[in-house]
Amino acid sequence: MSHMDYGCLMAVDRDHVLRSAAALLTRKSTATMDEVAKAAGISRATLHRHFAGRDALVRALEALGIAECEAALDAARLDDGPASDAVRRLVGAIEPAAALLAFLYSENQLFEGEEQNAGWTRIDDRIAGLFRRGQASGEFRIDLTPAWLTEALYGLLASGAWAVSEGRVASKDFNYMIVELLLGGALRTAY
Amino acid sequence: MSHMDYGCLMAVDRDHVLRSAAALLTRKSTATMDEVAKAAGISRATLHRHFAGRDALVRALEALGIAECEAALDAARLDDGPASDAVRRLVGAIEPAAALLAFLYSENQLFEGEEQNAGWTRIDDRIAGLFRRGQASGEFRIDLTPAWLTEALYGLLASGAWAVSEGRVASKDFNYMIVELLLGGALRTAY
DNA sequence: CCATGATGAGACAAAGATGTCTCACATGGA
DNA sequence: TCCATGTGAGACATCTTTGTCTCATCATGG
Repeated sequence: MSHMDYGCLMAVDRDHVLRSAAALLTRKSTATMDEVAKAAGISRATLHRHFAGRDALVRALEALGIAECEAALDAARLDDGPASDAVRRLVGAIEPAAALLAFLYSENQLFEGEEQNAGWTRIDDRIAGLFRRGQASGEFRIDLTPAWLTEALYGLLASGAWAVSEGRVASKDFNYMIVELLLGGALRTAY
Repeated sequence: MSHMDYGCLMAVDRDHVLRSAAALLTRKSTATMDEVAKAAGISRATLHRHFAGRDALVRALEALGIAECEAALDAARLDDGPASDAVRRLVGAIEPAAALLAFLYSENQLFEGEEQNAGWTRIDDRIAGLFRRGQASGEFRIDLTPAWLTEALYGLLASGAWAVSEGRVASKDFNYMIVELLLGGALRTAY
């Protein structure tokens, strides 16, 4: 049936286009629709057939980022075991999406008044909940608010993604650097 | 002499325009020249008389950011006393410029191939040098590279500035939150 | 009072991006 | 083979932003 082919084809292509766009916009957030199309190996006309406009594309990327974040949160099993281990699992699970997250994170800064996607609120809550759990169990210090720890995690993920993309940090160290700084800080502690 | 008046007037206005532009672009990085002009309380024509174009404006903002960073670095006396105290002084001194830094930090991400202003390299080196000093003195752990600690400091400053501007973190906590997370991390350590 | 110079308002063209449209082509199934 | 459908190429108008220009106004100092 043509309808089935249509559905499958669109789905596959849409995902491919989306990931190409993410890869490009991550590096050059002001890229043109034409550049996005070329990066995906399609024409601008076809790009417009998949996404009504630039806004629709960015919103689709946001939905993708949210979905990947939720998947990472699920995979990290935030409620299991020590909170610090959950943080390690979370950073590991979220690493593949870090560049996309960095793009969306800085993109969100310029939606001044606009209401942000409710998906982010949910994600924020889950991450903040993890830090709160760690505080309640005595693992984490209580003088740093869960909201700030969440924000700091986003900032470190973005910094890490950028540092890796510019060669200032080795890709293989991404996980370690972020987790160790977030959990342990720069100070050398006496064991 | 008209030349003296001209010079003084231009200098004063230029600084005022620059700071208005920084305040606006910090919140809305895609603001129009017209919006920048209105924010500064001048007309677009006058804005163009001060800065040849948008590029010139951004480059002037970059120069301002670099100058404020260098001033903060000087004021923090990075070579005096324990490195951790120097970090505290640095964050305190750089706080007023944090929002501008956040704007320039994310702005720099989209100059893909372009060579970045040499001033940043110098600043990076001074900050990395501070972390290196802390490592040499045994204060800081040596498994986190100075380059990463520098990058992380930028990321936390940006996150902190954004979190404050969106009301997620109280302005008075900015300094404490950043310094404590950067130095001590989230883990509760036994004293 | 007058002249100089900065300013604001607005017109104007140029450039870039976007969204829409048409048409030719190719591929894959009936 | 024939038809349908997705695609690429490109034309096209539109919109936004930008940079430049002119002209009237206003303030300041001589």
